[in-house]
Amino acid sequence: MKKEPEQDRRTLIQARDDFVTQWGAIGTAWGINRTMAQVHALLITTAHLMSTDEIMEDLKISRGNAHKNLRDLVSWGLIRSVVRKGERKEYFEAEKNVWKMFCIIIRERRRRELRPAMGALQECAARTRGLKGPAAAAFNKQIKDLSDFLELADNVITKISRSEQSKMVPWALRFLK
Amino acid sequence: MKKEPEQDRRTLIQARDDFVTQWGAIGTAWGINRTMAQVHALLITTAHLMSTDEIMEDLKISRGNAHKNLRDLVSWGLIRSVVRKGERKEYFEAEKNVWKMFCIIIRERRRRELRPAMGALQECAARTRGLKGPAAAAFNKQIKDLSDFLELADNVITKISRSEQSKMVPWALRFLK
DNA sequence: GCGAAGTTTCGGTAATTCCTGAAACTACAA
DNA sequence: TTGTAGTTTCAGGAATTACCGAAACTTCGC
Repeated sequence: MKKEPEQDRRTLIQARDDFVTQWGAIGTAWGINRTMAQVHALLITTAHLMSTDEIMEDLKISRGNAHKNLRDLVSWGLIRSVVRKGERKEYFEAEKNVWKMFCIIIRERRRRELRPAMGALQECAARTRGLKGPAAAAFNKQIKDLSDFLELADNVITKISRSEQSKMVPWALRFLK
Repeated sequence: MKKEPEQDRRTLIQARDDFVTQWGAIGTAWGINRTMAQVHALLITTAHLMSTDEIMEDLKISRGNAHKNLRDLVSWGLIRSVVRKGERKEYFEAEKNVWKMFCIIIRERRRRELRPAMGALQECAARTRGLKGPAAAAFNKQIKDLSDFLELADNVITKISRSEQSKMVPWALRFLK
């Protein structure tokens, strides 16, 4: 196998490092823990499986921190843990397909953020249904509008997250025309 | 004007209070400052204009806090400040139409979160374009995939946020079938 | 059982974000 | 110009969230 030029190798390492940093910053802006985003960035740009120790080393973070964020990523379904035959060490690999990543993220956010909000709103709407007076009617309508909208959004997200990339992407392109 | 029964009035006040609290919690889950979400909740469920003092009073928060969050909401475009003729006090009112609220939010998040991310990714892709070796090629492709996807999402969001509710909602309903 | 390799938990601390209260500032009317 | 009603800024404290490091725990081979 031909060795790639030293110069390119260094540029690549540098670029990947920058990507990890950037993705961390982006995550922060999106309300995601910086370390979690960085671990994710690391894993989606690495061909080989990575162990906890390797990740700690690369990002210069503690074992506890690495552990927690790896668990969180697993619970989101964005990475998987793999055990190689005959080895006790745990390794990790990321889902790299961007469409799948997207589906996982919207599905999880729906479950964790949208559904609880819908529940709260519905309860609130129920409690004020049938109250007399214009103020009550206006309040109830506003809550119901919100609630209905979230329900519609919920259904759309569910449908999208179950669709195939091969259907949705061309479809989106058509939509844009 | 017929006075609504006392009982109903109390239920309404209670429900609105709960809604404000809930919306604050929901906001927190969505990475939004609790107070900001509460102020917003208050304003979308109030018929009349509200002054800073009234908001401070209702939410039991300091002037500085009320001020900052009102400014932030204005900068998002989710509320407007209104000055009544002949009065120096500033009043606030919220955009109450749910579809418009939604459009404002996605448009702003696009501007504040999506675009910077796209910029960072594009730069990263540009720096590794043309590097030799399989590792570099894989890295570049992964970044490009991400970047392309965000671009598509960006365009879709832009298009949606410019659409009329009367077109998009029926359209969404059809999509769900 | 014992030791080695690895994973998980957790108390304390650091960093960040949010909030208060008061002072500074602005605009206007008398 | 001075007083009044209102808005804005900001230093410091409170609350929350993230992180480290080490100890406790688990698993497995010998």
